Amino acid sequence: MPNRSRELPRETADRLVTYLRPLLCLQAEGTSTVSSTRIAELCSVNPAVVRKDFSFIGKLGTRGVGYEVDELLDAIRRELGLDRGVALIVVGVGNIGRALLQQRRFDFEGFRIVAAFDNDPEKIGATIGGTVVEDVRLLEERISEERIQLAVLTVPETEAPTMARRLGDAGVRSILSFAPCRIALPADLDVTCMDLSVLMAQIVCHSHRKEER
Amino acid sequence: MPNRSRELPRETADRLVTYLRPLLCLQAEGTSTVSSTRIAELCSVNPAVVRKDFSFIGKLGTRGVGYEVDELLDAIRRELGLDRGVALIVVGVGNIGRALLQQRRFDFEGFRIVAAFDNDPEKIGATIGGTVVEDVRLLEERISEERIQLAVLTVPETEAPTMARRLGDAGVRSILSFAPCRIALPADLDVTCMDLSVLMAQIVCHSHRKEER
DNA sequence: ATGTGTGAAGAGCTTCACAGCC
DNA sequence: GGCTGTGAAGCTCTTCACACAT
Repeated sequence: MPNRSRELPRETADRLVTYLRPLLCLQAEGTSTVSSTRIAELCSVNPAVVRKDFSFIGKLGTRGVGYEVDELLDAIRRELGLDRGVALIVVGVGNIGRALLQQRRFDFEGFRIVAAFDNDPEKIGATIGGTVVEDVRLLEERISEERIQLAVLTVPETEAPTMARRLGDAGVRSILSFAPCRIALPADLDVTCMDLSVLMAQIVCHSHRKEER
Repeated sequence: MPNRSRELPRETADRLVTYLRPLLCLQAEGTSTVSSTRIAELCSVNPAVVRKDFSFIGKLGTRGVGYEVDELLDAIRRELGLDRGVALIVVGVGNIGRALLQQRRFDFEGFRIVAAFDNDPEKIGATIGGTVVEDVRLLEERISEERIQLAVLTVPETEAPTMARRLGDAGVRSILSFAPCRIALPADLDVTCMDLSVLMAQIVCHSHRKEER
C-alpha cells in the first residue's frame, strides 16, 4: 500500500533536505546507487528513518540493491518544490549579507539571489559575488517585479522589525532573519530567526547535558 | 510533587534558551513579573508548555500572579550552565567570523570570545570587535591555556574537516561549523553544522507546505 | 478572579522486526 | 545474502483541564 498521504511529517520534510548534500556528493564522485544504511551513516540517523522518509515520496528503491542517486535527488527536489529555482533577495549588506552573496554554492542547490539591498551610499552600486547592491528604496518595486517569496534579512537589530513589515507588505512569504530580536509576525508571514547567541547557548547546553551521563 | 528529575527533555532545554531574550527585554523595560501567557505570546508557543518547562527547574511562580523576571532568568541560566560565562574561540576570520567578533551582544548573554584565529598574514594582528586575530598555529596552545570547550568554525569548506579534527584533538568539546559540508565526527565531539542552504531550503519547504492547506 | 502546577489523555515520531523482492 | 517497505509497538512531547494557591 503506497503511502499516499500528501502529509509528509514536518520532520521528514526537514530531513529530506539534509539528505540532499550527501547525495550530491555521491553523485559528484560517480556513485550511482546507494543504500539506506549508507545515507544513514552520512547523516547520523537510523536507517529505518531514511527508508520511511523515502517511502513518503513514493517507492524509489530496489530491494537487495538500494536507491538510484539521480532518481532520489530528482524525487526529493520535486517533492519539496526545490526543482524550479527559488528566487530570493538579501536585505542588508553587512558581514552576513556579504557572506551569503559570495556563497556561490547556492546556484548549485536551486537558489538564486536575484537582488541585494542596502541604504549605505558607499555600498549601493557595488557588485558582490555577481550581484549588484541596490538602493533599499527600490525594495518594493523589485520584489513585485521578480515575484520574490523569500528574503534574508541581515540589517542591524534596530531596523529589523520595520524592514520585516516592509517585506511582508510587499508580498514576501518567508523571512530568514539574522537579527537577534523578536519580530512581531503578521500571522501569514513566517519569520525564522537565526539568532547566533541562542544557537550557541543551545549547543553549550547539549554539551553540559551530555556530560551528566 | 516537585519535578525532581534532572532529566529535562531536550526540547525543554532548547526552549528555555529561547525564553532568555524576551525575558531580558522585559527586565530592561523594568517589568518585574510576567505570566506564562505573556511569555508564550512572545515566543509563539502554548502557555502550558511554558509552565511545564519552568516546572522542570523548580517551582518559581506565584499562583494568581506569575513569575519574577529576575528569578526566572537566574534559574534558567543556572540550570543550563550559562551563569558562569562560556569561553569560546572563532576559527577563521572571513565574513561570518567578523560578524561574530563584532557582535558585542554576546557579552550580555554569557559568552566571551577569548580568541580568534586565521592563517592569512594580512589578518593576523588585526583587532576586530576587541579581539586580536592570532596565527592559527597558536591554536592548540591557546585552547589548552584558556580551557576552551566551544569553537565556532568559519573557515572555507575545504579546510573545515581538518580543522575540526585539530580542534577535537586539542580538547574542544563542541563545534559550531558554518561550512556546508559533512564533518566526520569523532563520537565524543559534537559538531553542529549550520548550513545556510539547508536552512533556507527548509524554510522554503515550510512555506510550500503551508500553502497546501 | 487570576494564573500556576500537573496528572491524564492525546498526538506524533522513532524504532523494531520481519515479510517480500532482487 | 542483501536491502527495501511497512505494520505494530514503544516512546516522547504536547495539549487539555482542573485543582489549588494568592
